[in-house]
Amino acid sequence: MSGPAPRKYNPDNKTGYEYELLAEHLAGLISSGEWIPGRRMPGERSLAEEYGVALDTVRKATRILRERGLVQTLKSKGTFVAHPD
Amino acid sequence: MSGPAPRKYNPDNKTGYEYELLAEHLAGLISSGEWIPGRRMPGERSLAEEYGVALDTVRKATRILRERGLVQTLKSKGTFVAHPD
Amino acid sequence: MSGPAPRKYNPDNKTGYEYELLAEHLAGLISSGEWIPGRRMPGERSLAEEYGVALDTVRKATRILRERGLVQTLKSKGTFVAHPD
Amino acid sequence: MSGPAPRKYNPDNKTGYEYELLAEHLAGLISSGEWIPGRRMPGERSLAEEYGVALDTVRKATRILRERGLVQTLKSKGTFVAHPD
DNA sequence: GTGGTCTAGACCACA
DNA sequence: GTGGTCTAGACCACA
Repeated sequence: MSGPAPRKYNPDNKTGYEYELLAEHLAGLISSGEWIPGRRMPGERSLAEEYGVALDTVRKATRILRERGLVQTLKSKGTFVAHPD
Repeated sequence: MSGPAPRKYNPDNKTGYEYELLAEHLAGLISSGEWIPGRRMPGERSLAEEYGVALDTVRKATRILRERGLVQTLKSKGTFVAHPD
Repeated sequence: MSGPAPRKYNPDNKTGYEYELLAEHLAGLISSGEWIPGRRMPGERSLAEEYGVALDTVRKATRILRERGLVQTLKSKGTFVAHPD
Repeated sequence: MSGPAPRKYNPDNKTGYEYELLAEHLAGLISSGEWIPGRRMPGERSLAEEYGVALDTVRKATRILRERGLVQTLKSKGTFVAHPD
């Protein structure tokens, strides 16, 4: 019943807005190379379900990543991990 | 061969386009009083999943109901069963 | 900065939905006489490719023109510029 | 300028209806294992362009394959190479 | 070879 | 968390 805590997004462990935490988490997936440049992120509904958050939270997190230049959104196509400069 | 016939939307039993059949089916729910005036219909995504059709098919069926004055759509709120004249 | 401005449909210069802009653009071709009454419009696929939009967007634009009475669609034949009243 | 003729669908070398020849050709791709079971065939427009034939020819050829049980068509999804019995 | 239906699924504005 | 727009592309009926 003990054992390693699952390596997992856990908003309860932190302070701050949930969308910022989610943005951090996703930024981590990118900077760690788990999501490689050019890869399409899961859709907003998938992410909302996967992380148990509202759609709006996912959208705000995505916006942060976009403003940081970490991802690029192509309308109706998806949001893609940006290629580093 | 006995037993209750499934009370179910069955596009295979009819001719015509699926969105028309779905529209008929939903119109039936309204005219039978199963869906009462003012009630919000299930969301498009729910209906698509429930009836096993694509979103667009649900949308076309809804459009027919709207054109017949059976429902009224409020953007960002949902589609509601209209009150009879 | 000099030179002829490209005579071209440019959705980026305007606001509103693409299918409305495309409808305006095509209505312009009709009202300017570039497309004369009776003429068949290019097929939906051609228009989609020419303007770089999806088929559905072309279809919605065509529907608008049809509802305004500017064109008439004959199934399996094409969409034709209407004769003015 | 001589040399091997390209291994290629060539309707001119045969007699019979073009859609039958195309059906034979495609059946060959299946029986030779070039198209494996479960694989989706190219869309009808791709095939028409690739083989330089009319859409209707592709559709008639596909119908033959379907009647022979070599392929299965799922509406709006595509035509798939059938799994052998 | 056209317009139509249909699938699947993306992001967006708005509440 | 809804309806809307939009992409991409499949097969189908009809002429």
